[in-house]
Order: sequence, then structure tokens, then C-alpha cells
Amino acid sequence: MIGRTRDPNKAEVGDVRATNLAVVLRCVREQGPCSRADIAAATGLNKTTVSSLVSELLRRRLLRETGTTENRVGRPAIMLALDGASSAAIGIEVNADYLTAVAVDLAGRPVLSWRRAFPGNTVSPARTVTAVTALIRRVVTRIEHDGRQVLGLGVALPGLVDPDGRARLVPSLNWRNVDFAAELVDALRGPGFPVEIGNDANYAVLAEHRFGEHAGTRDLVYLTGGTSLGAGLLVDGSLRRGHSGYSGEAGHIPVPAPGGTAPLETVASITAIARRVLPDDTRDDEHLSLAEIELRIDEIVARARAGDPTTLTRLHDAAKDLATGIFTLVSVLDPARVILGGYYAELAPWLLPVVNDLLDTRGIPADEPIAVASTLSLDAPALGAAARVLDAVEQGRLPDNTTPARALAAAARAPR
Amino acid sequence: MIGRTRDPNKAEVGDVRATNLAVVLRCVREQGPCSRADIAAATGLNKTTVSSLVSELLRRRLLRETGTTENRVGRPAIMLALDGASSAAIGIEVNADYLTAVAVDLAGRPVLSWRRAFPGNTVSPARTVTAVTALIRRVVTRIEHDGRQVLGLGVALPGLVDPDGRARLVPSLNWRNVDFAAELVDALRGPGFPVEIGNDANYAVLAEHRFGEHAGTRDLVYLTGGTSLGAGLLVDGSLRRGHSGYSGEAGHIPVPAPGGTAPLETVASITAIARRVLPDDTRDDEHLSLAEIELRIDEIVARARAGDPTTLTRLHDAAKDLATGIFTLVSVLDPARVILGGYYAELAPWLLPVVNDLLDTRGIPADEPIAVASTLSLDAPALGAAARVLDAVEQGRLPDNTTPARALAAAARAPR
DNA sequence: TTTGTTTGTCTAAAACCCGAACTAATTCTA
DNA sequence: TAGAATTAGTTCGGGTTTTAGACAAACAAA
Repeated sequence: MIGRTRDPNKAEVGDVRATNLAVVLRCVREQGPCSRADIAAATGLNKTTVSSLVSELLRRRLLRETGTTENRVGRPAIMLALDGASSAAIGIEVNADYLTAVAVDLAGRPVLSWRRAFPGNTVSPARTVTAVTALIRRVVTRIEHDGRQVLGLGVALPGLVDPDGRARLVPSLNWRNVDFAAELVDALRGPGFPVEIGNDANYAVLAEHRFGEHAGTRDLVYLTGGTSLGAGLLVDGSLRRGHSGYSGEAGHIPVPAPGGTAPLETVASITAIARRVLPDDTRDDEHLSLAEIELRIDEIVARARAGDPTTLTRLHDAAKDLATGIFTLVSVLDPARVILGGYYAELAPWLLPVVNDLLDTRGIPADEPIAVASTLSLDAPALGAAARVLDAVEQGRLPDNTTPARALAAAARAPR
Repeated sequence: MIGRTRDPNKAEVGDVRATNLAVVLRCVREQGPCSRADIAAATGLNKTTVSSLVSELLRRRLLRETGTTENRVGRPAIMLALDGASSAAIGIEVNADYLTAVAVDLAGRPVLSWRRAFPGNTVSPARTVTAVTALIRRVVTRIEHDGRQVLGLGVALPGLVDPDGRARLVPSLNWRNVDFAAELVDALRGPGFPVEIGNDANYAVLAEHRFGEHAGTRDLVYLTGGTSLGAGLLVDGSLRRGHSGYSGEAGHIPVPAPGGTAPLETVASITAIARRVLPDDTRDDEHLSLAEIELRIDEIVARARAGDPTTLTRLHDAAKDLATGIFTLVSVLDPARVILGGYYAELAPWLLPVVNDLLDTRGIPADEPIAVASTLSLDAPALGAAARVLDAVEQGRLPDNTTPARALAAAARAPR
């Protein structure tokens, strides 16, 4: 794949270089530490070419030499690994209760993971921009203090985001048409690295694709949500946002309900499940904070673990509705796995058997269960935002290593 | 995009050429007849490069010069167009009642369109291979007699097809695990052009993407079927088959039904609609031939046109169920259009208003109606199979023009 | 110590794209 | 009607990239 130039997909000779640099990077990540000769064998690239590519990646500090093999016939090989000390990708998540910031190195290893309370739902977008900007600055300072270059930044929002970074609709933050990307870049005064805004479920599925138990699987559906229920869709290895960015609205899938049909999220979203399993709880569940959701999940888990029959029956009923929705998703998309993420993961022990049973009963062929629980924590969206940055690098958009980040900042401001 | 080499996506210098040849081809198709200078302006390629690319495409007889512009300031431009006389792509459809063969030239213009009765459902796979082979031979002979090179061949089957061309399950032909591609290539004794087998709904959506009223739309869902109900999914401009090739099983979507839930195809497939609208008809509808389906469709259309209230009410009820299924598809995939194809197209005048109404009521944002009727005839699958061949050419897999097709045949047999 | 094996680099060649200069063919203008 | 202006397309030299083959380096085994 090339396609780095903006024009209608024309290719230049330089694109070959970018593509092959990315091929080498991916090869080193997938195969672990390996020699130039290994890379040549694995990729089909000529030894000479690999040497040239590797020396450029060494110069750019994306690879490093880790020593030589010993006790082998022939000349010892110089082993290469991703340089985990020279750079970092940043992922941020904004939601109704808190801000999360994570950073990972080029190999995906965690560099930092912060969380602070922030009432995103009771604060204006402008103040949120200020808070997020301050957080980003602290993260960047920390990262650069460690001698790392910032590869890029992704920000996850729990709502609808345009490809150009406008937040079209974020119910839990009471946002509508907030040009978050532009305001953020403005507030950062030319960050000097790429900034992207995205949907939390979409980023989460990218996190699963890179860090999850089924990393590398090219067809995934990731379910998450609180009052709503959204899906991140990974098809053929890429995120699919749909024609208008509305794809994955799994919560709107009609499922049978007493007296006809109801949107899936009214019977099987996290808050809906909580309402069904804990009906004695009379608090208004339309505007539950995440903290309140967590309390309820904990209570459900406690009761279920204790074997409370009412809880188990009600959970089973809710699971059957969720299973119907998942069966629909599988019928349409045929993913390799459907991942129960977010708060669903904590309920997975009681949900998964029902879901996989229904999929099996209805004849979905599978060697192993299709529905699985996410093993990533609630950091998944932020992790995914960072993963997106790493994906970009591994697609050939290498960081600009020639100019210091600060000089770039000025240049970035001019065209705006 | 490059990615022509088999290895893990490595790029060679030659890939740039293939990519840019394809860019020029697409440019000429999309812009209509245009000059080298126009191409350079539209693609961002250098004038020199365009000249070089065009001269190669002229030599390969994929482009031709159509004359010069006049009455313009400056040197007249030599206009270029796709050479519609030098080659053709073949599409075949096999189903329970008949074989269809179409051929189109490089510009997509029809070259031939044949249909012959063939009882695919009562005949062994081996005899079907023989019949299809004979049909292909006649088509190839005719095309080569016209001095055209065969660019490739696609065969549409109404069932599940592996990426490597094995027919896993084709209910209406009583096929299970038939290695159709291999047998066909064998019977053709090295065709000398690429052969691909695919699913009819998948090919049909490709036909819509190239020839349909909304050609060029990159996110489409195409609905078709008889007793079953399948969808072809075009996402981000490419066909999506899912992890195991089972994607688009829209007929399995659970929808509310009296006494719970039912698979969509039991209430809104073509035969289900016929059964609901013409309940006095007592013939077994499980194994309806296409001819019988057509008879029933005609009768429904006649009654509806006459304004028969019972027919209209029943059609409306069926349309509501179909609409529920389509709403689900739209919620999950967010396509630009959902196309009612196959026999649905004939019922579209009564189905579409109900469907679009429901989408609108449930808040799917759309400037224009999302659900539309296919304007392609029942040839869509065969046309799409041919379109697939043209797509491949426009992706840079240009036909091998150096060796005559007959010589290639021998070479192709050797590795097998 | 010699031989064989494996690794990595050097060199020359081929393919490709690009910018600048140049030729070509027409309309415009005085 | 002759020259200027304009647009189209080609020629030429230069730069980038990959590649095959030769070669040097470094080790184990004999």
C-alpha cells in the first residue's frame, strides 16, 4: 500500500520508500527482535534495501540495535528492536466523570497512565478544552523531559465525531457541533504533532486490535456504552465509520420487547441492565454518572457472585436480549470476535455463556466462542487513541525527525 | 495505493508505475475524454510522466486517441478515451433456472448479453461445470473474433463462496463444498485470463457501484434473494465479505413476529412476501423456481397497480417488516444508500415509501431517501462479475499484453 | 589453521518520476 | 498578414529507489 500523497492516489517514487520503511517497522514489531537478514527473508525485500531502510530507521531513532547473536554458525547477527525510549504516542479520553491520559512507546509499552476527576457533563466545551489542553501540556512536558518525541495525539469522545474532528453530538457532555479538534490545536498553539479526535468505541476497537487478547484480528466488533450502546467496527483491519460517521449504532437495533419492539439499548445497555437487575433502585437512570454506574455494576456482580437467584434470572434475561442484538451484528458483519468492552466486561461471566449459546444455537459457525470479554481496562478508548497514532506510523507516516518540535509549532500556526 | 506484490505489502519501484497507470485509466473514465494536460492537472502527475504513462496505455490498447480539440487558444489537445474495442470483461451468473453471460468493454459499455435456460437445481455440479464451460467458450470465441482481448472472467453463484473460489454452500443448486473455480479453470484448460467466483449479491453491489444510478457511492448495501435474503456490502468502496465470508446475511436478522421473533427472510424475503400477499396460493413456496417467483411478482404488481386494497394492505405490512430489517442494517453500517435489487426492484414502488418513512421517523439523517430501487435488470450479478474484472484493471492489474492469450494458456497449466 | 556459513555492505545498473527547457500548433491582435 | 500569446506535448538531465552480484566480516566446526 502506498497512497501517502494527497492527490487522487498518485504514487511517487518516494512513496515506495515510505511504504517499505513501514513494512520494516511492522516486521520488527511482529517478529520481535530480528536481524536485517531476518527482515529481508520475511519481507522479500533485498538485503541491500533492508540495510538502507534500517539505517534510516536507526537514524530516526525508531529502531535500535540490541546486541548480537552468539553461539551460531556464521557471522553473528545484529539484532534490531523497536526503539521504545525515543518517542511516545498520547491518548486522551474525555467523558462525563473524568479525563484519562495514557502514553505508550513505539512498541506499545505503557509510558504513563493518568486519570483525574473532571465533570465533563456540567462544564462548558470551552472549559473542557482548557482542562484537556492543560492535561496534554503536562503529558507532553513529561514525555519530552524523558527525551521522547511525541508521535501524535488522539482524543476519544463518547459521541459522534466528524472525520475532520468536529464533535457533532456528544450527549453525555451536552455537546453539539463543537469544533473540538480546531479549538484544541488552537489552544495548544501549534502542537507540532498530529492531533485527531474520535469516537470512544472506535478507538477502543483499535486498542483491542493492537493490545487486546485477540490482537491482530482483522474483523472485530467492540461493544460499549452506558445509557447508550455503541459498537466500534473493525472490518478488514480498518476502522469503518460509515457514510456519515454513524456506523455502529448497535443500540438502535430493534429487538423484540413486551408489546412489540424496542431499541436494543433500552433493554440491554449497561443502565438498562442495571435497571432490570436492580429494579428496587429508583434513582433516575437517564443521567447516571459513571461513578453511579460503577456502583450498580459492583452491586450486580456481588449479588451474582453470591448466587442470588433473582439477580441471576434477571441477568440471564438481559443477556438474551443482548445476545439477540449481537446475533444481528454477527449476521450482518461476520466478525471474528465480538468483544464485550466497557462495563460489559465486568458482567461478561454471566453474559457470555448466554450470548455464545444463542450464536451457536442459531448456527453461526465458530471453532471458538465468538463473543469474548475485553481484557483491557476502562482505559481502552485512550489506549486506542494512542494505538491510532502508532497505526499511522506503521502505515508510513513517520514522524518528522528533521526539525525540532518547537520549530514545527510556528510553521503549523501560519497556515491556520 | 500500491500493494501489487504478494509479499507482506512490500513495494517495488515498478509498483509506482502500475499505480499511476491505473490512476490515469480511472481519470480518463471519470473525466470522460480528456487530454494529457487535463490528466496532469487532475492527478497532480507531471506532464512528462503522464505522456509516458499514456503512451504505454496506448501501446497496450487500453486508451485510444479520439482526435483533437478545435476553436481554442493554443495548441490543440489530443483527446484520449478508453479503448472500447480492444478488450472485454466477462460476467457469468449461474442460478437454479438459467445461465446468464454478459460482456462489457473497458468503458463498461455492453458487448453482449446472453441468457439460456439451465436447470441448475436438478443437475450435478459436474454437468453445470460442463455447461458453464461451453458457454464461456462461446463467449470467448465471440469476443476474440471481434478482435478483443479477454480481460478476465467472474462467475456469480447464489451462495457462499470462499475467497479461493470454492462454493461452500449453494442451497438453490444443492451444492456443498464444490471447488468450482478449480474445476472451471481445469475444464477451460488454462484460460489465459483471471477467473474468479463470487457471491451474487456481492457482485450485484459492485454492479451498482459501477453501473447503477448511484455509481461511485462508496458505501452501499444491496438486497436481493428469493427464498433467502442476502445483502452485498460495499464499505469504503470495497466489498466486505467478513471473517468467514458470511457477511451480509440480512435474512437472519431477527425481527418481531407474532409470538416473538423471526428471521427477516421468513417474513420479508421475496417468497415470504409472495406468500403473505397471495395467501390463497397454496403451492409449496420452499422450492419455487425463479419462473414461478416471477409469475407471482407479476401477479402482485398487477393487483397493486389495480389498487386492490387487500394486496396493498398486505404489501404494506410486509414492507414494514422489511423496513425494520433495513433500519437495522442502516444503524449498523450507515451506508449512503440501500438498494432494493433482484425481484425487490419490481415491488419497489410499494416498498420504498414505507421503508424510507420508517428510516425518517426513526431519525436517520438523510438529505435524500436512503432506500432506492435498483435500475439494473436481473443481469446485475453477471454485470457485477464483469465490473469486478474492470475494477481489477483499474487497480493496476493490467492485462498481460505482451504474450498472446493462447501462449499464456500453456504457461498457466504448468504450475497447476 | 582451514573451511564453511551467515551477515551485512559496496557497486553498478535499471526503473521511475520530476522540473526545466524546448518544440509545436493554434488563436489573438494590431 | 506577421508577430505575440497561449496551450500541448516531448526531450533531456537529475534525483530517488530497488535490485543482483560481488565482497568483506565474523564466527563455528573440522
